[in-house]
Amino acid sequence: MIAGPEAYRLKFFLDNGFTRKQCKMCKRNFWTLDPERELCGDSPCVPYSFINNPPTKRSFNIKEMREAFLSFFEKRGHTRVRRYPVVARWRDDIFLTIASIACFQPHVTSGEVPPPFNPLTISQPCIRMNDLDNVGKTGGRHLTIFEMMAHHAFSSKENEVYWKEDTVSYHHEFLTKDLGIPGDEIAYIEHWWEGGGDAGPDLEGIVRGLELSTLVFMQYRKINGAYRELPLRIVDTGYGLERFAWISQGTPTAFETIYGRLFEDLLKISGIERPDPKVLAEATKFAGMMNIVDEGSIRAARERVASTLGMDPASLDSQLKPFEILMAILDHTKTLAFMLGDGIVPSNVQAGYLARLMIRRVKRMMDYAQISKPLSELLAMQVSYWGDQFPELIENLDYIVRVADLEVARYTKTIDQGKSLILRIIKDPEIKRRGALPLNQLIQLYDSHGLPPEIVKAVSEPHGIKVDIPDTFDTMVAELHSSSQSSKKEDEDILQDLPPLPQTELVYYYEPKTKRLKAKVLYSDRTRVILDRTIFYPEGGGQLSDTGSLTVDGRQIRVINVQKSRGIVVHFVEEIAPIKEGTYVECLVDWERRVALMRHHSSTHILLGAARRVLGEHVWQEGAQKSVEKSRLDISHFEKISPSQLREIEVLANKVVQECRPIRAYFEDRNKAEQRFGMRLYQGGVVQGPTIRVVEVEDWDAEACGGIHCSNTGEIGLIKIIRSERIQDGVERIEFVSGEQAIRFIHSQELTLQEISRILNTPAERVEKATAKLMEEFSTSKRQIERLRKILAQRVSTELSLRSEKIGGITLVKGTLEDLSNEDLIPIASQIVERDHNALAILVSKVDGSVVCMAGEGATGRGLNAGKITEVFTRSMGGRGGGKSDVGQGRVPLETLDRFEQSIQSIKNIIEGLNKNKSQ
RNA sequence: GGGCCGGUAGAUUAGUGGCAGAUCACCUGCCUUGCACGCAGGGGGUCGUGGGUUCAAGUCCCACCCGGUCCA
Repeated sequence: MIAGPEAYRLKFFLDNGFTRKQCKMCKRNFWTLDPERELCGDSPCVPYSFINNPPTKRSFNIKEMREAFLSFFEKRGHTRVRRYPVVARWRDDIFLTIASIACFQPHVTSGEVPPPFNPLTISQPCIRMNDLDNVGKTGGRHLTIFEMMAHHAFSSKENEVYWKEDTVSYHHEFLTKDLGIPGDEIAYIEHWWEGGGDAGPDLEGIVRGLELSTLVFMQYRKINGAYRELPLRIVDTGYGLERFAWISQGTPTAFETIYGRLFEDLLKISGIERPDPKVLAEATKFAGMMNIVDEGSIRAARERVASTLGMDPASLDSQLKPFEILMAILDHTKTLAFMLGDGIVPSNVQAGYLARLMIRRVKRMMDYAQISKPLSELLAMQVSYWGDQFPELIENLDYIVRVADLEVARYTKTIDQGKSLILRIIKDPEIKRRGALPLNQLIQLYDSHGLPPEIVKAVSEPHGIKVDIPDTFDTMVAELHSSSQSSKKEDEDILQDLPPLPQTELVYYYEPKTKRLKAKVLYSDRTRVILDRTIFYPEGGGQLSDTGSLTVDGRQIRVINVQKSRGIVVHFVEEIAPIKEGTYVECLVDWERRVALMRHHSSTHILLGAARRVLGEHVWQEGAQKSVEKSRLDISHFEKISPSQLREIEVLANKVVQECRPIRAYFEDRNKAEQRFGMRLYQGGVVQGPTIRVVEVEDWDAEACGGIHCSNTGEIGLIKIIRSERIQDGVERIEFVSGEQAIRFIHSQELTLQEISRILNTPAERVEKATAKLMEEFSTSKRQIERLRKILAQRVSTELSLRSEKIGGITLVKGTLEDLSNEDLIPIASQIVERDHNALAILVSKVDGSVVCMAGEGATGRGLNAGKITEVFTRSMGGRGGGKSDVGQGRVPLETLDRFEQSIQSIKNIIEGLNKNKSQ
């Protein structure tokens, strides 16, 4: 959809002498004060003209520009809002905050929740990974992390705040009055915006070739290709802070403006030389004109710059390339400082994976630029550079440094191991013969072992193995994964075939201690009962449902499961004859179960608070499950929780239990709760609605949670951690038990110990020592046995050899052995054939009937096959066996041992047959 | 959330269902007054765990544990 021209024909434009024009190059329509203007003013139609020539009345650094913007809007009735984290934990559709409006999606933009202030202004750090490859190559047009300054207004029919006119008027006033940009230099391009399912017309503010801002008027929701009016009309603006500061300074690239002294420091550290500013300025101008950034367009731009400057393209490239890498490093390290600073734990899934991707990418770049300083040090430099504007980064510096070091170590290890893997693979004779690495190997090395093809190439080619990297490599990897896509289970609708019913009154929320309740039946079939109100807690938030009974006319019906959907609670019961509507029943909750569940649930909150205090602020709940017997809490953390940390968490949690802190559960306005407790509220995941239920353990933890809790931590009694495990990279699981279950657990531990102590015949306190000694003895005994076996083998083999029989050139050594089993026979047979290469040894154990047959080199040389012989022999004894030419093993039933000599005779026949064939 | 790869001696690892090996490190002796490369000998393994198939499993099947890695 494209809006008609009336969508952009603003009174503001008409009153102030703007005219609407169409760009001669790109054919887009735009509004301008300059009647002579023919081009829209955006690149690539027009090259950058602000470099060394800023249009503003003075230069602003990042901090000054941000302040100028926010205070401008503050003075005009907007409330300044603190920035949100760069990790979008309140969203389940995106991992990172990609725009200022993302902070208010989906609840505010859908109209469900009012905005915290209206109108508001914010400068929101945003991270976008989609332009990664372009960062550094376009002089600063592409950044992974940037701040989106914005003013937002949310208007509804009842509450009109402001719309297009005021938005553009504010924009124009800010640019012209506060920044001093001449009005006739600002162009407004008409454009249509769509994002995240929302859509609307927008105007792009362009100055001297640079798009500075986007003024979006969100008013449609796109559903199945059709546009429907949104309940709200939302002013969604985005002013690129970095671009504003850049244009005001007119530096050759945006990076000088953004990073100031940090830029100089990194130049020094890397020893990379700054290209001639003229060259740089020229390169940036042309980079700005590239529509699509790829190898081809970069090369073309380079060639043009080179010819403009009268330079050789190759030397221009060698001057610019390291510098571009440096700029990308600046960008990526800032991104990482924010990602880690906001508590992302690197991992192999979700947002954590993006952090890992960044770390590995920037590490490769640092290697290229030969920066020997650790990554963590560059991050620390970023933190100190941005610290005055983002003090929370300084607070989390320890974590940032620690995790960066850890991740780099992991990466280095992966690469090192990978290199030796490559060397092993290319030793393969088939690959050696072809002199090239097959493509599937290359893909597998990347997919399974994380080895980028460039590294494979660099390692293989010195060994004469060619590696072809196809252009479509990334696509091929992607295809590997596309085959089996998500198999999301559709939730069954528990309300299927039901008549429309009112929402159930949730009595358990305000009377959590009520065990009995009279309620009216609104609906019933053979397995489902719906009441007007209930004290049964339905499954949700990781807490299992209550069970219990419903009593009707003295008849008790078991409630086996309770679920909630669209505000209606469904009691699943053992099959019954449906109860008549309007009948009153008495609900009775299985109280023991409920108490166990409550204790476990409250414990989860307490443990989370304890884990956060022991391990750090990056700890978030990744999942939880509370059952009657035990519970588990999954938290984000970057390494295995050590036993001592685990104990510390346990001690701290139990301290909270002993302190008998009140646990309060209450409904609260979403914005108020967020202001009071921050994003920490959303531990359990995305929560819907304008009011949320807050569960607060006094001065310890507060979470948005729908579960039922103890009213006091003391009711839990005891929290005992059972174990912890790593369920995936970056996520640790803590299993624990509370209350009665905790006592039971300790009892069972005790019983185990008592049992061990009984078996070892040692007092419990000395079990440790006794076990260690036992293991020691076990180990020496094993060695002893091996030694004795050798001696035994020596003796027995000699003995048996004395009774050997010569058949042709073969020495047949046979025997049934008492008290010896398979493991003993092997060395004996081995001895025999070692001593006499023409020997064939057949040994049978009288203990377990196992058969070992070995043939010496000479014997096999004559065509004797120990495996075959074993097969024949064991078969004739009624057993089974087989093997290779030099060794065979098998087993025969003990009852048939008296047929031994008989069976040996058939072996003799084979040997003789062999000789006959030979002599013929 | 969906895949893929791997787990064998302290480290790096080989191993067709049939006697668990190599290299480095370690120990002892010799040689050489020593500088990753001298020689000989030696110690060190619950083959991740638990089931199953089999006369026989490091090897095949299943489940679990641990590690790595890619994608969304």
